[in-house]
Amino acid sequence: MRRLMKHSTDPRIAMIEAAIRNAGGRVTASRVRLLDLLQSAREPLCQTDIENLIESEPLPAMDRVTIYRVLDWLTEAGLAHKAADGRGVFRFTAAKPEGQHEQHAHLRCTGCGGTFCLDMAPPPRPVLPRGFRFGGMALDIRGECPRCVGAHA
Amino acid sequence: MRRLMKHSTDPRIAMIEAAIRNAGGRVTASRVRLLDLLQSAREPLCQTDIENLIESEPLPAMDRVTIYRVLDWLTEAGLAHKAADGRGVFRFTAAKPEGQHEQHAHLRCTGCGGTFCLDMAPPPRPVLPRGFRFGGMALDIRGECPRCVGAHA
DNA sequence: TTGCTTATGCAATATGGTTGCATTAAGCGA
DNA sequence: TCGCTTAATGCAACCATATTGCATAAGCAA
Repeated sequence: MRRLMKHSTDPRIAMIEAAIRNAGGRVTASRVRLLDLLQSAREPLCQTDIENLIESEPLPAMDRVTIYRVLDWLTEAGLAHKAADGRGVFRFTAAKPEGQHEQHAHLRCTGCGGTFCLDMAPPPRPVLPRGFRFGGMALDIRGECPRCVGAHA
Repeated sequence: MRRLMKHSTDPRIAMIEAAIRNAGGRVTASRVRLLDLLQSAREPLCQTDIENLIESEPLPAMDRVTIYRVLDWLTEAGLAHKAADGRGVFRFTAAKPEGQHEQHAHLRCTGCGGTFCLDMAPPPRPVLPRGFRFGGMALDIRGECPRCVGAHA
């Protein structure tokens, strides 16, 4: 008997499946799992973070390359965002449902490398020189988190 | 006969030498050369860019690792800034003389990967949550440059 | 000029990102 | 439900960039 990838009963997962299908891709366990992971994450995750998380789960393992390609696909499909952090590694975040262009600021701690999301009014959309097309923006703020400030006090 | 590293007569180079000495480091040909290079550059350079530039000059070659370490030292000493670009590679810029925190915006083209400096009023300095220390900020804007916009029209 | 200490070159390694190819499975139509 | 087509996955390389260890060379203070 062959098992077919059918719709989940969990509404949260069903949403994810719909999003993937809607993006024109096949609904696979890997994609659902990773998008779910990204949506549940509190902060942007890099591939290594994700590998570790996957490995720590009781579910079947996933190959490095598969994770890489799924992340790539999610990004391409607009379901996730990919951006290099201050350390030069790519971090991924789940895309917000709609419109909400990720116009919020991140503070990156120069001490521990951690990323913190700030609640602040997004800067106004810039006026670009003629010919340029706007794609999105991110305000990157450097500084130190309370823990690191305290560490070398 | 041993040659001593003496002061340059070129005022530009003399300034660089002074800055290095002032930062508590030894004045070496490598450091002077790289800082000079960064100061003359119109845009942030990555290590590979720098290696190529160095190689194309008639002056003696420099080892990759030396370049790496000099850049590292310049950054540490506050004479240069290091930041990861959208592709995840580190790019270096000469630090501005004083105070002028690099509060200007960059547009990174998602097509060709090029970086363009924008002339726009820097966003106001953010109010950070209690305990955080502000270190600097950069507004990163994504989009496409005229050439790339035209390419897939 | 000497000698202590820092900086450099060379070799090697680590880490993250990427591609090619054979195999597996999603999902469509019968 | 079955078979088929095509997309997705796993595995094994490979590449680029970043980084470290150690012996040698060079800055510069005495």
